[in-house]
Order: sequence, then structure tokens, then C-alpha cells
Amino acid sequence: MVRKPTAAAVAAPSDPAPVPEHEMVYRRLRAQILHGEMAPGQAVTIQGLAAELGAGMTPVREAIRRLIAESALVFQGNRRVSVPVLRPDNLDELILLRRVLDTELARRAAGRATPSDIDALEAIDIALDAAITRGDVRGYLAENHRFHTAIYDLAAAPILAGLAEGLWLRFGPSLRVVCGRLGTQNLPDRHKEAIAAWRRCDADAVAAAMERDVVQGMEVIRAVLAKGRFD
Amino acid sequence: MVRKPTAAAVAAPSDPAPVPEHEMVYRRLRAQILHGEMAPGQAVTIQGLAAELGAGMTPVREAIRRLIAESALVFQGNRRVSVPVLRPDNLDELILLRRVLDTELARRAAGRATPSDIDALEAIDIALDAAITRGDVRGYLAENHRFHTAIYDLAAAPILAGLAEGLWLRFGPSLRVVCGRLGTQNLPDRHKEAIAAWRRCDADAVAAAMERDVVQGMEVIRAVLAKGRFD
DNA sequence: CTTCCCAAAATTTGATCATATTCTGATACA
DNA sequence: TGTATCAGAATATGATCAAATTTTGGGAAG
Repeated sequence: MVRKPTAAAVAAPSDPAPVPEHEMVYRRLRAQILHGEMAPGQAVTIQGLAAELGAGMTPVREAIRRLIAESALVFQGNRRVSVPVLRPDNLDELILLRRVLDTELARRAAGRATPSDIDALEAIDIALDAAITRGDVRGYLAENHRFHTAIYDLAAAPILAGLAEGLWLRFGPSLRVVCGRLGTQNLPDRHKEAIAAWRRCDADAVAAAMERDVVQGMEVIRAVLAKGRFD
Repeated sequence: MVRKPTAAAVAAPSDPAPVPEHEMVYRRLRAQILHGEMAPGQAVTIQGLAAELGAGMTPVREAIRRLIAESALVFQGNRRVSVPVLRPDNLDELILLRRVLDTELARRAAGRATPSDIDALEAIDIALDAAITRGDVRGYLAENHRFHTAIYDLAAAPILAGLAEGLWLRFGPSLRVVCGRLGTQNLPDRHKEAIAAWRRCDADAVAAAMERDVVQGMEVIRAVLAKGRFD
């Protein structure tokens, strides 16, 4: 019954391909979208990506399908695929969803976080501040995402966390545009309020702080989106 | 070299491939999962499905990838794929999500539905009642899903609707198990309350009725899930 | 003599690639 | 302006390789 994977678990020092190539391509493309390295509206071709990433067509194809299913890419009816352009009415829905999901996840995380978990969150927030004062857009986006993802992981609610994580893919491309216009100085950051509330074990205050953080962040996107038409 | 551009253009009476094959396979598998034709925990193999559906490996492969991305199927670490088994803690999250999404979508739909839209909803509900009294499980599942989907479409909120629709894939396989144990008689149906409220243009009452409908339906699943262990 | 367990062959299944076919969009020509 | 042709890209097939599970056979212990 109980099987002992004799050699597979020991994992030889030279691991040639523990994760398949379509998974690697997926993660890479996902990271690019998340960090705003692909412009909204940009066309995506299988053969182009295959050549660019030095991968075969089949793995690239599967990665693209997966990203389309997550709405990180859009299939344009004919056989074209592109990075989606965020519209103001879409943003309204995203704000509503993040208000619900991020606050619920933060509330659950508040009931489960150990002091060392909170220390880890604070460490991420410090790195985030450093990126802001450094004017490092890429670093800000990465640390901010890491902060929220850490909360998702603490909540022990895989379905909610998966949906919340999926939302980031939708506004990722636009985030880069926003930061490119505003710089990192004027970005809101309610993380310190949340951390303080966490230390007090005040779940309601944590949720409230996260809601403010999310709404303010999304409103910044909305403001830039409404002002500049980048088609 | 020698091309036959005419063959496709003449378009025989039976349209051979207006939609690509991977899309056909996807829709078919999705429908099977949604209608509970695949048992929770059942293994899914590419080659098995390819043989069963008379399709090539590549289209089946892409359809499975897509369904995995929607969490309609699960990738089990090694390279095996199976229909997910719903656990009670997952159900808690699904109930929370459906309460939020279905009520919000119903509220938005309430502000936009025309009288003929409401008539269409009522027609679906009548067909649903007929399926219940007939004891037709398959028909009940189909009409119930159609009812809620029609509301999603009316709400004009594509992101919310997409997420709500995606949730159905998660409890679809279990729904069939539930109906197999209970029959169709004891299933709750708050649709008539909702339709009456719709006619009064009372958005709050519509949302409240939908919330009761959703919660009662999901609680039925929870009760059966907690009672019978079907592994 | 039977039973259990471990190891290695055999089968099944997934991953990747090269190739052929079909479709879309655009350009050139009338 | 409208039509025909062409290049480019996506879809689909089958073959090939790699990995994992299952089966099978032999030996040791009871």
C-alpha cells in the first residue's frame, strides 16, 4: 500500500528537468505580465514567444492557453492573442472584488498569524519602503505583490487566495503604466496601520486598513486610466 | 503547392470546423463536469479522452490545461490529472463567494432587466419546476444553472460573471452526487421570490432572495458531503 | 508449502518536437 | 474600389522520448 519512492525523493544533485517546460514558460510569462513588462494591447504570438524564449511551440502554446483561461491574456475571436486593456468599468468590478477578497483574507490571516509571521510581513514592508525612496518601480511592484501574497498564504483559504491572486494579473500591465507616470512617491501604503493592528490582534482594524490600502491603490489606477488614453 | 482553397469555401451543409477542435473538446468536458457526469476523484488521461472523444492528443491536452487553470480539474503533482474532490472547508469558501457574487450580480441585474428579460427568467423557472416534479435530475441541474447564468448575463459585469460561472465547475461534480442521494424533491428553490421582487423593481429583495437560494442550495451539498464519505 | 516483500521488466501515460494543413490579414493589381 | 493572390501564423497530427505506475518473478522468512 504505502509506497516508498526510492530514488525520486532523494533528488540527485543534477536535476535536469524537475518542472516541465510548459510550466517554466507559464511562470515566466505570468511574471512578465504581473510586473507590467508587457504593455496593455500588445500582441502575443506563439511563434514569436517560442523564438524569444528559446522554447518549442507546444509548451508556449499551453502556457498561453492557461493564461487565457485566467484572463491574463485575451483571445480576440480570430486567432489573435493579446495583453488585455483595462477599461474603467472593468476597474469598478476589480475594486469591488479586491475589497471583498483582500479584506476577508486579511481577517482570516489575522486570526492565524504568529508573531514571526507578522515580523516577516514587516520585513517585506521595510523592503517596500526602501524601493519607494530609491525610486525603484520594479522593486516596488515586486515587494507590494509579495506583501499581499504573504497575507493570502497566511489565510489558509486556497480558493479565496487563488481568486485574489488571479486579479493581480488583470491590472498588472496597467500598474506599470501608472508607476511610469506617477513615479513611486505618491503611492499609498496603509501597510503600517495593518501591521500595528495585527500586533494588537485586532482583526477588524486589520481588515479596515487593508480595505483602505486596496481602494486607494486601485483608485490611483483609475485616475491615471481616466486621464491618459494609451491605445 | 497545389492548394484547394475551394474546399472550405464551398462549406458543405455540415459545417466541419467553424470553431477549433480544442474549443469543442473544452466545451464538451466543461459540460460533463458541470452536469456531474464525471465523478469526484475520477482520473482523467489525455490519451483516454482522445480515444473516447475521437480527437487528437493536442486538442485534448489544451482543453485539460484550460480546465486545470479554472480549477475544474486538478493536477496531482506527478503528472496525473483528476476531477477534484470537494472538502468541507472548500465548501465554506465557496458559500462565502457565492453569497457575495450571486447577490451582487442579482442586484445589478435587477437594475437592468426589462420585463421581457424577467419573463425569460420565469420561463426557465417553470421548466425547472417541471424537471423537479418529473424527478429529472439532469434536467434540474441544467435548468438551475441556466437560471443563474441568465442573471449573470443580465448584470453586464463580465469579470464578476466569469468568476461566478467558474465556481459552478467546482461543485458541479458533487451536485450530481447530492441529487443522486436526495432526489429532486427536497431541493430549495427561492426563484419565485426573486422573480416577484424583480417585477417590483426591488433590488434589495432580489438580492436577499438570491442569497437565501444560494445558501440553502450550498448547505444541502454540505449536509450530504458531511454525511456520506464517497472516496 | 505458503506468504510477503523487494527489485526489475513491461506497460501505460505524459511531454516535446517536426511537419502538414487551414485560416486570417494584407497587398498588389485591375 | 473591389477582387485575387500571397505571406505569415495558428491548428492539428503523428512520432518519439521520458517518466511513472503496475505487474511480475524470485527469494527469504514463517
